[in-house]
Amino acid sequence: MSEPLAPQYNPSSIESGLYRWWSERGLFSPESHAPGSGEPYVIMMPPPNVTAMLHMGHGLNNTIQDVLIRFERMRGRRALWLPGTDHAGIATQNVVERELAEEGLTRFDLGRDAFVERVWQHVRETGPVILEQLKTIGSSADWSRTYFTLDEGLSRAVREVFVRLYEEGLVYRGHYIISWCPRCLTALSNEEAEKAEVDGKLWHLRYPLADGNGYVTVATTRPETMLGDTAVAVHPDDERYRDLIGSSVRLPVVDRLIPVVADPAVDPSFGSGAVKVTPAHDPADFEIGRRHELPTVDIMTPEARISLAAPPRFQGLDRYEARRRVVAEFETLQLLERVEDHRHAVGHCYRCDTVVEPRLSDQWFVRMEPLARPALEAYRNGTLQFVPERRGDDYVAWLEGIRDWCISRQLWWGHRIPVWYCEAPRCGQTSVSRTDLTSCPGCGGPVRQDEDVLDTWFSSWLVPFSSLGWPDSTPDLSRFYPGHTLVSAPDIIFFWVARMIMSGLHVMGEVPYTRIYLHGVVRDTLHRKMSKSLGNGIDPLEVVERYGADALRYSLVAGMSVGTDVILDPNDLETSFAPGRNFANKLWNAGRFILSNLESPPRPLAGNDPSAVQPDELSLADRWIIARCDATVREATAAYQRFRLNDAAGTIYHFIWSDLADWYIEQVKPRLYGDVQGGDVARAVLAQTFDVALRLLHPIMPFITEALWRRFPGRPAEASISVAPWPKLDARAEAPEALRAFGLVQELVSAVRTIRAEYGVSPGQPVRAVVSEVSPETAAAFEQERATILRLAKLSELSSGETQERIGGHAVLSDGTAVFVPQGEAIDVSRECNRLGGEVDRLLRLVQSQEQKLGNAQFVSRAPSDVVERERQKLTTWKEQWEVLVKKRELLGCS
RNA sequence: GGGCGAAUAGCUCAGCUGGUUCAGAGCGCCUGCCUUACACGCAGGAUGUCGGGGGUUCGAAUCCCUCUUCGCCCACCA
Repeated sequence: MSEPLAPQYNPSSIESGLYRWWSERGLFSPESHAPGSGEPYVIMMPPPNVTAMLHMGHGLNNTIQDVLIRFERMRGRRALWLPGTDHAGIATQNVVERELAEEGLTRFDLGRDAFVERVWQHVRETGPVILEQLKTIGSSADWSRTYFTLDEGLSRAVREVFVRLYEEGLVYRGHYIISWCPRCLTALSNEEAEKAEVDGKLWHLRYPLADGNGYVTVATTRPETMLGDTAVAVHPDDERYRDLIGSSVRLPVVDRLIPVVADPAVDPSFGSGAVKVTPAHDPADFEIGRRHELPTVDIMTPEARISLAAPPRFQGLDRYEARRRVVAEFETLQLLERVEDHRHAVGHCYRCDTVVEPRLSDQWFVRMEPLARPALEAYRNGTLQFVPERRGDDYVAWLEGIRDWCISRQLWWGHRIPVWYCEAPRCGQTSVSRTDLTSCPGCGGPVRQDEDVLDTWFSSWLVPFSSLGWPDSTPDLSRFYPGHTLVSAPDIIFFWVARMIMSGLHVMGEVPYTRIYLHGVVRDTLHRKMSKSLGNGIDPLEVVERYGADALRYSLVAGMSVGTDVILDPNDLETSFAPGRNFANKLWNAGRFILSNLESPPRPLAGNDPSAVQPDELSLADRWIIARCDATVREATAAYQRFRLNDAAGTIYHFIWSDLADWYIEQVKPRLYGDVQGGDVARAVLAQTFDVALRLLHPIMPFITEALWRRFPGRPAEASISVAPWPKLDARAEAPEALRAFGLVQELVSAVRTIRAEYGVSPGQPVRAVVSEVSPETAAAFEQERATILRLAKLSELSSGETQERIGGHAVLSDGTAVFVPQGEAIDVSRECNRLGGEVDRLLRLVQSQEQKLGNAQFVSRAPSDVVERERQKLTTWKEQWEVLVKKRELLGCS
């Protein structure tokens, strides 16, 4: 710890070492510090996919969680941030299938067991990668509790919940139209079929009436489905078609007679008012088909090629090729009435973006309405709070319109559905079981397990309790359920967040968390979501390498306000991340300066210790920085609590850079160098305020704050800032006075500096300053900080009162104090007159508008009296300032 | 089609309960400085019809209406 600190902060030289030190000491475990004390505070990390590589979305999401968990940990809560990885059924299976494809193999070549083994092999390699990456950005999760959604324990939870829901009648097997991905060859839930607007066409097709008297026109966006049409439907009240109801039309191309049925689901105002009915390929048509007992003709294979149910010349064609051929035949038959452009929403597989195909099949579903009701109630009665609030609207809308959840997937990678079918011919019993079955519980005959696996989200929706040991009653479960805050990107509200609430309420009887913080999405400067396919991503690890993890975190946090997106420029890392790096460097150097002046522990700033600094030893500057520090504690703490992390970052940044570094450190230098008295007091104040600043900043920039904090003299070697107590408020009675008084000192110094710059006085050249119209309080402040003023404004002399000199720079401070910096004959008087003239005009305008306002009887009578009083004060101040400058102009002889 | 949000300096964004933060910050830009913590720095400076229009109010960047433009979510008008 005693080696000298380099003048330039080098994050890579300290970050990994500090992280290792934290982990070795187990600081991220809720058991690690102050055992038994503090209420628990629990965040469930959204488990990244096992195959994932860290991207900015992870970076943002995990930085926010880490800030919150570190904040609460320092505030004395028993903080548990529980990490895990998700087996990510479709995604992971796709990755391994792609690997196989490169070897010229498919999963079917390997067979189920060998394929699953192959996926495990892959997952064992890639699984730890993302977690290691999360560590490099400083994530203080409790890695000793890391779970995997396919772990034995979590699998048991999955099975228990499936069986329970089945027993409660909430899990059922059904024959319905579901969204099917023809590339992944599996069913998808409604949420997994993402609607995207596409420019399509609307084909108007003529179906000839069976009696030869004309035709009826139907419109479709998917003409190929006509191969499976089994009816034409019209609205029962539609006059145009009344006579056709009950008759038949001849389905062209297929040459089949199909009935015209009347169904209220048809909208008579759309298109021709007649609609083709394809029960096997459209959910609405399926319902119509049901009501009219229409046959279903499934014309598509799982790969979305035309099946044997269609005429031979179409069989085996891809759906889009079949579409072209069907349209061509209609054209040839002169039955294609017209084609129009039609923009509409089409479902796309959320994993591979393939257009999904509505498909009729047997799947397992969860009945959602009974689960949604309590979840809705928990929001309405205020138990759940969304940040930002408006996200609650989405939640409500989704729950209110909830549809049953298709949970079976035709995949091999995942939790096998715990259902066995008896193969005995006369039994055929379906058994749902917590334990694997080898024979039929009904007849003892042979059984066959359902081939399908469960939706990945069926395991992740249980994580808030399954990761804590449920269904066993473990100490962790009783201690850490329910949790507190859930931090998520908005895109998984329905996949994950809302479903966890439902499972938590249903299984545990309590919501898994009460605050849901939904942050924004990381986008590029064109506001496009960062993605691999667009190639507009920024690699967080590259940022860590070049700027440090703290700079990455700072930029993400500071660039984001509650619920808004984070815009980063992939082509210009400097603009986004240099501020964080610069700030880290500033902090590092302030730390270097302060620590180098603290060879031994400083005197305590307060308390009963006889060596403690007494109040009357504090200078105005000391009292000022202590007051500023206190305000910063107050503001930063409030900001963290309100999830306003950018405010917290900004407040602390300003305190460290503008107050502590720019003013206090500069003020304190002569005292430290022994030129004036009070060095030990300055050291005490520096140590105290810097320590507080480091602790306030630690949640956002954990590495550099730890590195500096550990180096304080007298700090025990094992102490870590990550479990240091959060700074307490320490309000001093004189705070407002100190803020005002030192503020005027700052104004005076700035005024002189401005005049110096205005007149090109070289930096080394001392000048004199004369102040007049000084109130006794201001004079006292200037007197107390005379040395500071002389030094920082580079004055050879500061006097007050009138002077014979007239030529020079003039200014007026906010309290009306006049400042004069004599410039001899060298300067251009007309220029100064001009400058002052501008100021005088500005003030005059202010005064006039203010007089008007106060002259307004309405204002005086209607505005609250304190506001009126404040406005009067303003007028007085501006008038004073104006008068001072007018007098100056007269003295200068301005025209 | 339904719902929600945003528009403030060249860029990215603060501005929370209408009035002492009221027009701000950072980056960028201009000027001068290698001042013994830091040039990833110091000091000083310029830049705005607060998207347009209307309204409420003593008072509007802030509340209401409307228009424009851009997002996001939801949706079985085939």
